[in-house]
Amino acid sequence: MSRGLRMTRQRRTILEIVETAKTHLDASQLLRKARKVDPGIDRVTVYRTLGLLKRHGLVDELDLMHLQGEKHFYERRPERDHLHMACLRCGKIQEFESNLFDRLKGQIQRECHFHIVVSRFEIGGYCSDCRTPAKS
Amino acid sequence: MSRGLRMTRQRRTILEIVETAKTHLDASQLLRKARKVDPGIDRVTVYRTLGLLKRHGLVDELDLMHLQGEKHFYERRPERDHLHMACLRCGKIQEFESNLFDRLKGQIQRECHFHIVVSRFEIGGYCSDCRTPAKS
DNA sequence: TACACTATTGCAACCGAGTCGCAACTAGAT
DNA sequence: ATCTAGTTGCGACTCGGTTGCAATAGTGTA
Repeated sequence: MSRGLRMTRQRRTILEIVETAKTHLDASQLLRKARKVDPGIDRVTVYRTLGLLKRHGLVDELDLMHLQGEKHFYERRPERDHLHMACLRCGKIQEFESNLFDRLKGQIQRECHFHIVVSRFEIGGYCSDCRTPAKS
Repeated sequence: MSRGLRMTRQRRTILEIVETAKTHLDASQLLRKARKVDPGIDRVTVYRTLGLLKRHGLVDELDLMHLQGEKHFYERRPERDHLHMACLRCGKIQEFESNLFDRLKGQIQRECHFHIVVSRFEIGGYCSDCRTPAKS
């Protein structure tokens, strides 16, 4: 982070929290955690910093199938891309890496001449524990 | 649509619009089109009907990488699933079907014992016309 | 180490998508 | 023709996120 960008106390705090988070955090969870370290920090700073980190490819934004309202979740961008499965019954989130996934993205770049910057593959359904087609 | 559900004038209008739409519509575009046919129709009816159609698997909800705010877009659920590519420069949306995509979903169902109900694969990047990595 | 310049912050007001409670209306079965 | 539960429209509301702006604070320079 250079070139006119400043590493402020607030940014350090937010980045640290996202990098070390064990689950997918939304903006308000992130704000709460950040305030434990730096009580004066404001919502807008969290949103602005997340925007910055997104634009620079350091974190990815997830919807997780909007299981819990319209909030967004964040995770540090992983070395190898993965997809997310969200259980519609218990809400559990699983991640999955796959060669087919990597190959599919390769196919898109080649056949569609599309330069992929960010991708999001999210699946809603029933996990192995909750599996039962179930009515709506 | 039976089992306690009623086919009302409003629902017929909304369904008709989604089914015949040539592009991905968001809720307010849909409302505007619906009002040309049935001027008294209300926003909430559109939202409630979209929720119904989603729950019954007749339409799919898309985010299209939140290129244009936080709105959602809708399309009738296709016979064969496809993914969406959104150009970060010109905003064009392309769709793509692929065996690898189908196989990937098959792999997930088998290996993760996850029953897929709905899936969304969206990609942001630069289309063949706009291709140039470009700065943020 | 002090200075200056400008990026960044915090506040408050705002925005837009979507939801809720409720009385009035109506599709569809009897 | 009647009944009634599903549905609509209205208004108020929620909530995630953004904007304008004055005050604050990193960081390069001397």
